[in-house]
Amino acid sequence: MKPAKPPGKATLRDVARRVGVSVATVSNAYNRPDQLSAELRERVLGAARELGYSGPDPLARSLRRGRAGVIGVVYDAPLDYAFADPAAALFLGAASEVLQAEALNLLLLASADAQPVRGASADGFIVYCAAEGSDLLAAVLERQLPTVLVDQGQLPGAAQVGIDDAGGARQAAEYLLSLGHRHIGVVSLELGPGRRGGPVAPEHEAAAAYRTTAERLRAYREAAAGAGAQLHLTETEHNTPAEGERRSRDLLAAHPEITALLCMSDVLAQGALGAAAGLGLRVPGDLSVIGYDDLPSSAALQLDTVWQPTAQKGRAVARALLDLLAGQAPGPPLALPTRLVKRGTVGPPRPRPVG
Amino acid sequence: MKPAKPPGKATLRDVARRVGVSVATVSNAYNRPDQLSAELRERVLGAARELGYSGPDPLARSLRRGRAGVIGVVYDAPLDYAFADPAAALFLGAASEVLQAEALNLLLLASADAQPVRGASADGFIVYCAAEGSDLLAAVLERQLPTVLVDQGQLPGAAQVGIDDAGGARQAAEYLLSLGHRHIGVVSLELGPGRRGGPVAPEHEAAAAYRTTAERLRAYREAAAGAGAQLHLTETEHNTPAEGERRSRDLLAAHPEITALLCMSDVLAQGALGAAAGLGLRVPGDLSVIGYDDLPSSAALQLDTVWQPTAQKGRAVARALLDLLAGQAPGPPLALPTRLVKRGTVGPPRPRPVG
DNA sequence: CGCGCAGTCTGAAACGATTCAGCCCCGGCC
DNA sequence: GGCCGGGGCTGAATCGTTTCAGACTGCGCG
Repeated sequence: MKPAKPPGKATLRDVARRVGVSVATVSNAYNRPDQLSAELRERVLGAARELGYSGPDPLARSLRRGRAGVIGVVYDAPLDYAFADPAAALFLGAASEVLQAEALNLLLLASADAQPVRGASADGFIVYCAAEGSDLLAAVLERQLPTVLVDQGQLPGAAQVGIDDAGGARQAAEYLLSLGHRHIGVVSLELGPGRRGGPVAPEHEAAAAYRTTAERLRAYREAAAGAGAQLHLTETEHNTPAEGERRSRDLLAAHPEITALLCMSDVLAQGALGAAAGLGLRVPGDLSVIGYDDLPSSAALQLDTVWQPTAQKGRAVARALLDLLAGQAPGPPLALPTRLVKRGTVGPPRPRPVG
Repeated sequence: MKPAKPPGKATLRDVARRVGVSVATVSNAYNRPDQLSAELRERVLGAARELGYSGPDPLARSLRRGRAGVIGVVYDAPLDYAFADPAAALFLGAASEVLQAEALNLLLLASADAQPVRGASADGFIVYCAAEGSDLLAAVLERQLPTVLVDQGQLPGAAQVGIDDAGGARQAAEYLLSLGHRHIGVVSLELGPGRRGGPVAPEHEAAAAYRTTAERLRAYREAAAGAGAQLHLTETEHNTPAEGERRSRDLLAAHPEITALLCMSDVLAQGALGAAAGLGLRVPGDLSVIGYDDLPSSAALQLDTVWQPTAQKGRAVARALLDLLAGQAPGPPLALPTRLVKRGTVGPPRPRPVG
């Protein structure tokens, strides 16, 4: 007699033994009910219940089937920063919805460390945010799994989905310029993974490793140069209202001549609005503020901003990934359109003090 | 001669063959470098590189080791709602940080459907939000894996971490009552998984399946009853500022006698503030507003609220899970303290119109 | 009566790794 | 010289499934 029931979890084999059938049959009871008689199936399921067997082990199943049912979401920063941005939640929600329909779930790989990426049991990756040339990105590519890059530079072997970052940024800048603003503050997202914050040295600006930031900044610069306007740049350490407020305040203190703030996200713009209120500046009378993203909550704030199809982007990313998973070669990069949204936080510059 | 290299991914065995060593040695090259000579290890790694072998398959490794390196996060609703609440992001960020130190990553299981939970390769679960008695919860328990319930009723076999929901709610209500408010609007989180929104029938209120909502509501009721005040209840469909605004507006329209709004989250309170602004009501002159959670962004809004240790809760949950994983029995439920935070959105009720 | 087929069920080979118990060889020590 | 110990490597079992190729039974049909 075997040494009773070791409380180690029951397996397919235990159930098979108990019922007196082969493991194949038990497996079929779960996966292909039409392969055995209803009566036997009931007996199998009953025995499973008695043994406390809760169905085939997902890990073993995944190994055998060669499919983990998991998509890794790669993010450069800790989770709390990752989701401080409602746009990220919106994006992931949309992507996840499409993927769940194919029984794929999202595994959060939110860390600058590459190890989690190396060890993750995943069928593919969504790279939401990773600096160009980073270890993290390299680790993802090494895995040689279906990968889609979001708002990122193109890379061999991976699909790419993004928005017209530069176009949107240009529209925002040109809008301010067209109203006559010539001293414009730029509240920038992070330029690269090493956190700094505050004023930006030119060589640091040139080395911007986050593609979205770099693109938008470049477009701002080009537009400003075309109109002979001056840009005053500050970098935030993370994309939160508090950071936006703090950096805006500092920037306005350092450059009182600024009449408008060009913010790289609505979250930052929200902070800018807070800074304005704190300084007793009227918007848009004393200070114009424009954002980027067009979050759902921005409408209530009357925030002028650049709309981007966040949810659509999520779905597009998911579909691109499904295509890769189905064996298709990566399609051409997809760049979704952006659009300027005018509401109530942008106006002409305040008249210059007579001097 | 074997049929060349089939482009199917290389395995440990391929590398072993190539170098002319056993698979055990190749495995050791990756996992226990001290078990072989440095020279051989280099040869192995070199061969791996040539073959495009990117290290041991995580799935197979997990199966063999009996550890997936994954914690499932169970959430009742689609992802975008899940993260609309910054508190969720904060909580998950804190939990994840602790778990990542043990090489555990979070798998998002955000769906009312139980299937993803059944099929997830995970070492344990964090149940962030699931209605009492739901299929989802049952599916989690069936897996018989280490599980910690967050802000949820106690269940056999699972650890439990939460906050003093009722206590916080009582403090908030009593604060309003102490100032003399007698007609108070309650902007409630969802009562249960079936979305409704708007006014709440008593039997629906009694059947509230989300524990947090039920507890807070009960505490509000008790406090109000004690003071002879009247509560006007409205349910939101999800925890977003927009919903908070909409439901607040409706509630104020239906009950103009209301002088204060008791919101079950800061996110909803933010919407309430928006509604007040939209209706031209001064806060706290015409309307007092109090929230729950004390989000980082609430300080800037001067929002009175009930603070809860969100990050600490995340860490406590992670640690509880690690303890279970280490084989310990679930400890007693942990209830973290809450605290009333007074800022600037609560004041005495406006004088009643003479009449 | 014999053939073929549908319906059920089984055996055994994967899936891709980890790990334990040896085995071999060489050097040091008594 | 014999013995012991340890470094370096291998063989083979194992993790828990899925699935393919049968095998067996009984039945309808020609």
